[in-house]
Amino acid sequence: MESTIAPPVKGRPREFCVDKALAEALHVFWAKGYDGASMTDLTEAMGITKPSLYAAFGNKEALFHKALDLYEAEKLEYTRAALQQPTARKVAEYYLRGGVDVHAAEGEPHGCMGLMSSLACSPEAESIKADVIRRRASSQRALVERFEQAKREGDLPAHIDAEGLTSFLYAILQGITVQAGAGATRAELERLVDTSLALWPSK
Amino acid sequence: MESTIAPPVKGRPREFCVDKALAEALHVFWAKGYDGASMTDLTEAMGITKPSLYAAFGNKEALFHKALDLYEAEKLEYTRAALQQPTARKVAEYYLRGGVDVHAAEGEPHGCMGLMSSLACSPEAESIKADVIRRRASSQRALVERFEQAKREGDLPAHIDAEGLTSFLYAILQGITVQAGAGATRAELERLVDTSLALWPSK
DNA sequence: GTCATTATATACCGCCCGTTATGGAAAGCA
DNA sequence: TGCTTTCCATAACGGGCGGTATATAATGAC
Repeated sequence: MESTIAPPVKGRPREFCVDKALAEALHVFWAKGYDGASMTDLTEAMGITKPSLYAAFGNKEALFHKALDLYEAEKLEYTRAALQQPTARKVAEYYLRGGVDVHAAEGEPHGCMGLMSSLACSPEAESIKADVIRRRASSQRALVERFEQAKREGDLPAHIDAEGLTSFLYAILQGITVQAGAGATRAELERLVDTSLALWPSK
Repeated sequence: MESTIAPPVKGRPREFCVDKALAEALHVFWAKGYDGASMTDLTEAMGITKPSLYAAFGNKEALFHKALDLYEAEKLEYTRAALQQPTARKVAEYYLRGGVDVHAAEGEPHGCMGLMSSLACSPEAESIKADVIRRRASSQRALVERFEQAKREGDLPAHIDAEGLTSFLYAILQGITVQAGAGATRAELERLVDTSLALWPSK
């Protein structure tokens, strides 16, 4: 999964690895949010200077979008795996337990990078918020379709509102990331997940 | 409910109403979050100058704490009324419908002021985050006790985990405020509430 | 009228923000 | 050896931040 296609042969070679620098930037954005992450925070974590950052990534906003791509590809991969679970209940369980694993992991920032960066953002970060909302809507659409399929396949009662159930599942996931960011322990989050699954509709 | 006890008789009289200015500050903090609200935003909305603000409220942080007091007293009053509902289900319904009413009201900022100000905050705003978390924990404790009471009174099954159920209810409420802030319509939020209540445990 | 006290208005402080201009260093090519 | 190209390092830019010093205006007390 190399992002560089053809290495430029002319000129002074780059002295840092773009992918590693982006991974460091991801951690900073994840821990502090878009507005909270300063260029100094980013360059220090990435181990490069500001002109190098601008030459390699464009600007702070472009860097964030690339970091968000990486976040979705690496950290939110479980949301795609969840959709392939055999029943709606298992989809939900995969979603919630995956959410706890990722957003309350030891050695990583607690909370959701997208939510942190989009909930309260400065006027110049409106495009960040719009990007996060667009990606979230896309993910929710896939979940609605998965629950419609579950209704056709009979593992979800026919009277269930697939969109309402998707909003519901997403709300719990958002609550998990909020409470994780506020310092909730893993055990507390697992009790929340267990309670949620105990209430999940069954045929 | 006058906050001024004894009006100072000496010196030049104040030319603005402290309570009205605080209400305006509340709206700014609510719409933009603590970090996102600049002193210029605040003074312009309050109709006063910076020295007047500092003389009357101390500094930005003290102003926020007072605005949060007002927010809890006026906007979150429904959470106290909810605890007095006769059954656990009605407590939950009051909580969720009240949350939609307050956090997706027309003419007011959408989303939760506390959550916006505490989820992603700068290092100097850590005390803000700690205050919000402390208040939230206090509110959750009351909810746990209310659900324990419901178990004793028999309108909640005995096997229910009151703390898990409280985290669960709070997660949905947090999801409501997040989705309201992201632009969800009132109808969408009401479907989320209806779905949540349909799954609520019954005796 | 004079004084002490409090509020207002203007201008300013040092600091950090995201971004960029400038000059030199390291590579391939001729 | 130039020449071009690309990258690195330093330092600076204009602007906004939270907070404040200074001077003036408006009141009650005497």
